[in-house]
Amino acid sequence: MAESTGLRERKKAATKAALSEAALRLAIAKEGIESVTAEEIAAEAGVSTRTFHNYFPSKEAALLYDFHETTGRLLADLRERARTQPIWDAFRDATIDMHFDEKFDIDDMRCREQLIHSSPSLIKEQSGQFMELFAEAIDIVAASTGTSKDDLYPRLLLGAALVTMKSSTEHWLSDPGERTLAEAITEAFALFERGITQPPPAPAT
Amino acid sequence: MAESTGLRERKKAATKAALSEAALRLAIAKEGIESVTAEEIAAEAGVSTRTFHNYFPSKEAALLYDFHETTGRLLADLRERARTQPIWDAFRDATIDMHFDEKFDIDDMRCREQLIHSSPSLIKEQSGQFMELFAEAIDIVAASTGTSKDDLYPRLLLGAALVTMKSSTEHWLSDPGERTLAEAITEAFALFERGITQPPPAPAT
DNA sequence: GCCAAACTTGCGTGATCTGCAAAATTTCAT
DNA sequence: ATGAAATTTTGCAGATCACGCAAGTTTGGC
Repeated sequence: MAESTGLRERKKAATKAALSEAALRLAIAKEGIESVTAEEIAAEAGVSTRTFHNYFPSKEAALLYDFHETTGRLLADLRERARTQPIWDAFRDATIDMHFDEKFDIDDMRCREQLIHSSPSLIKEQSGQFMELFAEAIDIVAASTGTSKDDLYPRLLLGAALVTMKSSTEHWLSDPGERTLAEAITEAFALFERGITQPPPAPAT
Repeated sequence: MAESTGLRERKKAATKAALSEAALRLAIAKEGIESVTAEEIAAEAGVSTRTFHNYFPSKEAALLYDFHETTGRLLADLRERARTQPIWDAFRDATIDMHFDEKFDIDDMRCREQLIHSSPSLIKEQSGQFMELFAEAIDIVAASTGTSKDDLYPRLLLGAALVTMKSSTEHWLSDPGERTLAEAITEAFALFERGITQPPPAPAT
């Protein structure tokens, strides 16, 4: 079983989560990841500085751990869905099925979002992770649309999908309003189906 | 005059360019920016290490100097065009008018492209610069479409435009084929006008 | 209980990036 | 041309980062 195979696995996972949480907690407390050191994060989680770097290459990566995990699962889900669905629908449904809103604490995510958007190093780390996702997903998209990964079309389609994923989630997070996250995602993906360039959006948002 | 106002200005610009070129040359020679140090770049350009860091915060930024300059000019151009054109057309035309193909050496750009795509730190730096561009352009897009910068629509539109800009240029660079860069850009922007999600591209690429 | 495998830790190293103040250079007014 | 003012270059020191290495510690299977 890949599940709780042993004490060892569980301990490692716990340490990794503890480090990530410690990073977030300290970054919030000090109002910015730049004023937090790897040493502090390690201390907060009760391990040595060296061990911190065994788990994460940087404090930025530690803070974005959940995000990275989630996109990893998204990718696996997408691979499955692409076998039976048009790729655009697969992307939309996979994005909805991540259930960001249920899986994570909304306030934590808001804090994280704010930290990211006010830190160049976190912006770089996050967009770097998106590019990684792009590189991993391009084969799926190319195969699904019957094109080559070197063609223009799959790149544009995938780029649009990733932008939609990121924007809709961020938008919903900044103002949940009346809608559920799933509705916001659905609306965002629909905007591309009607042609993003032509009409201004019907009412307002 | 902002033009050649004095010896001082020109010397600074020359130093900056020399540092950027030195970074590219060394990165090509050593097959990767990671095996080049800031110290080496400074030496190659004939200044001290400290001076290098007066001009660029990192070797990655030095290597991407041209790119950063170009997007800066694009932004100014876009601001102008948005006054008289629909934003999507403004983006397309501004992208074409950057004249990447005339302004820079094709082989240099290919090398740079390859260096970027095989270096995590360069990918992060570049995508970070794109996010910076996003932040600076979102107001223009929102104003131009009569929406708020917090709405979903301008973010998706801008994201699509940036993806198109990046993808079309990269795609043309990797295989100039029969087309000009302007034609490749035009084709890419047109794909969104027809609705990127629905039809596979007509023939192949 | 014991051993091999895996994990943690401390140490050392090379590199990054920044602040600060002294030295060198350029500009400008006279 | 000359000297004062402004600006740039430079060296140095310091904080941090990120990683290799080797010794110590813990875990899991038998």
